[in-house]
Amino acid sequence: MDRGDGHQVAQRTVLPLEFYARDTLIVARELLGQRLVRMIEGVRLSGHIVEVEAYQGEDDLASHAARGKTLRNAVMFGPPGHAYVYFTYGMHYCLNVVTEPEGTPAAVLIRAIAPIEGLEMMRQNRPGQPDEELTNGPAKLCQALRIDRTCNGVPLTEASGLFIERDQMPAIEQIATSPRIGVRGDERALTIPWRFFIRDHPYVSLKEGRRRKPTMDSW
DNA sequence: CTCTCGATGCGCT
DNA sequence: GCGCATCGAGAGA
Repeated sequence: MDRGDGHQVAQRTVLPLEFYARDTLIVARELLGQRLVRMIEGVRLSGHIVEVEAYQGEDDLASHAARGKTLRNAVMFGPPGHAYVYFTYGMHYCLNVVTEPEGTPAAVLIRAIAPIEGLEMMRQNRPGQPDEELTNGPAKLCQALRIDRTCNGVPLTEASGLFIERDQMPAIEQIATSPRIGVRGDERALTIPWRFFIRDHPYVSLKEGRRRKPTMDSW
């Protein structure tokens, strides 16, 4: 078994749904280094999670749940450990994992992974892209792993073909934070450091030291 | 390398 | 209509 990284011998564990039923910021941090797995036609596509963002709370104006429950964001209000996949900009999908107890709308956006297994199929899913561009963004990784609207609402279990395995947690000093990318809202939404990523990792969506558009100084 | 801008579907005001 | 938790092509430096 495990022809992936070749190193791990011990059996891997799928994160149980209870893992997600906790404070969103804790879950977000602890997801770094874990292995996102997608089964396609019997093939394992996977990668280490290297960048996430937390969307939590009633007063988080950057959250899709900020203005109450709708058909689109209903999954965020549902049970933890399920996938919230939304469609945006007319062509892109993004993957979230729902956190907190049912009824509390919160989720963690998976923004980037570093490929481990299934590189060949990922390249087919994103033709013309160099390996470094396969999964270094929320919509890119969805394309590479063939995550679309059919995944919305599914539980993160082996049975669904979309789940997360316990893998390696990065050292604390390897974890960096910043404001979230591309969000709108009030001052708080724009500045609160709810983006977590692995420092200096080549698959993080924005290079460190580089700044974003008209945003403000923060990290 | 950096920045700007258009693509393109759909949920919401 | 408007605007979006984005991406990539193209232009310029």
